[in-house]
Amino acid sequence: MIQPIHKLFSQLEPALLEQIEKQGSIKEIPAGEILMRTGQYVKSTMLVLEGMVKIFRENEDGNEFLMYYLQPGEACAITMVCASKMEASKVMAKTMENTTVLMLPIQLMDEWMSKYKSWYYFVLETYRNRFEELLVLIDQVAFRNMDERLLFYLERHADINHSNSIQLSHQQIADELNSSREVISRLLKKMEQRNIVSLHRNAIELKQNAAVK
Amino acid sequence: MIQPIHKLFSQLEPALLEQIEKQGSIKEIPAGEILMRTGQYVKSTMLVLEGMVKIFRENEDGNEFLMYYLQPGEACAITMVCASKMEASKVMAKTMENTTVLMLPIQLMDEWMSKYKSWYYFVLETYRNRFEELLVLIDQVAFRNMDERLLFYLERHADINHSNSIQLSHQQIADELNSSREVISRLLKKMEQRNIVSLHRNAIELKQNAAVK
DNA sequence: TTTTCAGTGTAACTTTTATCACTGTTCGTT
DNA sequence: AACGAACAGTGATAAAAGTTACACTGAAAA
Repeated sequence: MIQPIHKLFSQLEPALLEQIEKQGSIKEIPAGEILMRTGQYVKSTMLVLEGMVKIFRENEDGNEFLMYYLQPGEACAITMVCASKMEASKVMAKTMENTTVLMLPIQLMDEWMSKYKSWYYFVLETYRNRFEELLVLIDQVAFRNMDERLLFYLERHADINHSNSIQLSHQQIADELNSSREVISRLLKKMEQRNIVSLHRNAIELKQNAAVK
Repeated sequence: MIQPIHKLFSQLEPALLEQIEKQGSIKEIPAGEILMRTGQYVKSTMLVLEGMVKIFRENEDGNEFLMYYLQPGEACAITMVCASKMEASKVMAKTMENTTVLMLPIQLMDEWMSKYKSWYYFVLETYRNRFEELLVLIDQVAFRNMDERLLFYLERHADINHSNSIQLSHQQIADELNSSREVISRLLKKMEQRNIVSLHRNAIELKQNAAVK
């Protein structure tokens, strides 16, 4: 069940939480839907209340590249950046499960920055945390081969979902790593031979190695 | 000659500029020196007054990967993130030319956030601008082959230095793109044949195509 | 039950990138 | 002038990744 806002965002001061409850609009999005497109004009930022959101970078050919996950209690730094600059969204956001988000109009965001200290701390923390995630992502694509990137992807997925069973098709994984299905299938087979995973239809079991930190 | 601080950072309010002049310490670093190492404890942030700084991400094998440039009037978002979290630096910074920076202790940074509105706007803008640069960088490594990445690298270098003449060895370019000298040499030869560049010892001339926006 | 189809396995081949080896050139120093 | 060091060019080969093609399987739909 959905957690109350003051539990999810306990770092925010009561007066602000009250404002959020009053001014924010709740939106429920079914699993697998796009809730923000690249190029779409960003009029509001969102706080995730329940479910899970994936943030992607897209190229002109429609390929998508997974950047990071948004969990309950988190906000998306990149859409905040876009919103504050009154720009079109530079990323695409898709729900993984049925998801509830709270939408906040940008003018409120700005107003609250000076009004509520806990809000500006929250925004700064959001920026900082996403920065660190992007650094790790850049390491992956700059320094790692696909086999290592695949393992990183699987471990992150398992970590986020608190489960060593990864319910994704090889095609989905290939898309999010910007690779191809055959490559992922082959690498997974090798990982199975090395006893890192076991493979099933629509599911990959990550065996207890370095998984789920 | 070095520009006065109030010219370089004209968006900052006079009272803050006064504080910066009083509390900041000027540091001059010769060309080609490392002014911040990965893992080094970050006790201060820096504003670039003169010269040029490159920010790199490093891996455990000592390979370096160019993230972005810092020009006069700019600050490094990532060292700000590290500093504010009291963490070791996650990046390495190297001067390209003789460079003058102004060092500001972290406690001042924090204090000024609430005291000077123009400071917090500056910090937020710094975060936002670097975010956008990282997105472009991720596009490059996620979606592009080395030939396109090389052209992007050369154009960015030309742009930053306001010159179509790029004074770098193939080895240096290879290092910063995390590739190898032979690959870069071959790709450059192809680009020369396609009349995109002309090659000289220690210099690459970018011909007038899409270069220097 | 049969059909259909998404998901998977895998061989063959190509392209891209990396590595190794060697050559030649330029430039500064002795 | 001779030497050495850094820089550049290039062929051969290998490794990594992408592409094409096709076969098989299991689960759901008809």
